[in-house]
Amino acid sequence: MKPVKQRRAPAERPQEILNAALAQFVETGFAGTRLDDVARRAGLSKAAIYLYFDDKLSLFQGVIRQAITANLMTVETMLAAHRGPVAELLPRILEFMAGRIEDTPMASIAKLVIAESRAFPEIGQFYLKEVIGRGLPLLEGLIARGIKQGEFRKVDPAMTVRSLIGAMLLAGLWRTVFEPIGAEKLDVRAMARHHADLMLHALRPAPGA
Amino acid sequence: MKPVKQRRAPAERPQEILNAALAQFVETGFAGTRLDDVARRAGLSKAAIYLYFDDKLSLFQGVIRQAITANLMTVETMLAAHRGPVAELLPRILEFMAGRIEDTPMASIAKLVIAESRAFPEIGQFYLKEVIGRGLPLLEGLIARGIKQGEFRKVDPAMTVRSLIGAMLLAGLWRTVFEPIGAEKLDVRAMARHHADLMLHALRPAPGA
DNA sequence: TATAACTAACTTACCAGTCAGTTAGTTGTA
DNA sequence: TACAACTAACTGACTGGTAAGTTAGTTATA
Repeated sequence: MKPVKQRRAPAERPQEILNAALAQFVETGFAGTRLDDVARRAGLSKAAIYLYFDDKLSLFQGVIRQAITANLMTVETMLAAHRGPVAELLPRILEFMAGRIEDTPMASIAKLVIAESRAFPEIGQFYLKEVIGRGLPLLEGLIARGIKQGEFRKVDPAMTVRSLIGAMLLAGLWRTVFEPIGAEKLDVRAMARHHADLMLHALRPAPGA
Repeated sequence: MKPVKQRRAPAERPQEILNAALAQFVETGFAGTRLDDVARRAGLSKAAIYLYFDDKLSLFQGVIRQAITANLMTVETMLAAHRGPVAELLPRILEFMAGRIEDTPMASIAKLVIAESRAFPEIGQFYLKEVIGRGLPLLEGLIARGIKQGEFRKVDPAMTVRSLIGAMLLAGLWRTVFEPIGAEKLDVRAMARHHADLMLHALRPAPGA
């Protein structure tokens, strides 16, 4: 007697496959991921994947695309909403990022992009355009505003943003690259707070100004 | 009439293979690298590689091992030698790193490690132990010294070092990941200088202290 | 000529992508 | 309501290409 196979809603199939693929790509990278594994994770056969995606690369692009766009709008609205002093917003942004790093696969996605963008430039270009190209100007504007409002001393906003982001990049890579292979745990939120403190001190106008 | 093949000194063969492999791994990653390509680059047949290395992974490890150890002792002696104020040394260290990022494959190696350490934990662990495990304490000691000498305010040295390094990590990844796919050039040395300026301001003792 | 250095050609394993066939469920008709 | 005709969703088994690793034999030099 065969078990009755309950057919699931096919509308959810692409999403189920994307979820399974995200998990697998994060674990084993692009080349190391077998579509059979993705299929097993999603509770399907490999052939079924090809009903929803053209090929392995399309699936990969779908995974990246979705993971990126999911994380994006939140920051933008967050910044747009705030009107008070920039010095208050900066720590909040860093803490927000820390939360994303600790609680979502954002950092794993970034790692994946870093790892595979040489082989698949479209992936890297997409990330460059959609994440970096949108995020950096936003933060640069924020720094510039702080300078104009007299909260910060005169610094190069573009460079400053990179100093701001660098620490969080390091935190994200620490979590996804080194912790899984035995490195001691890094408290990302604590680091975000500490980094915010450093940055605010770094940007304080000169005492004699 | 065949051209006379002048046989080269076999003692140099492992190094030649390592060089060829480094170039190839940097270009195409671990999985994407064919030993036939490495062989052609080194002016040999694939089979000859197996006379000097056990397998592809050993070769990869050899490449990483060599590239890492080459870059390490310099920093250590540099720090050990210096006895003056830490505030002078900090910018020099960042500039040194910037030089390495711009002029050596160090950043590409780091990228490779990031990309492949999930699949080959030994690689990541080696890097963790030999580079991070030696570099971080060195820098932490430096910050701690600056605090003790009254040059810096009281901050957590471990966290501070991560803020210090983060920006250079970002710079290195920018160069190796995003510039090759069309991102605008980043002046790593200028960024090192700017970051040093920020960090020194961030560490300045409170005005009323 | 002995042997170290080397190679061409091969074997093996793997996996993306395909396809003929199956099963679960729906629709049309009486 | 019954059941035949149909379709969407899916699968197992296969193919073709690729590349790691091996081996039997060749070439250069002491």
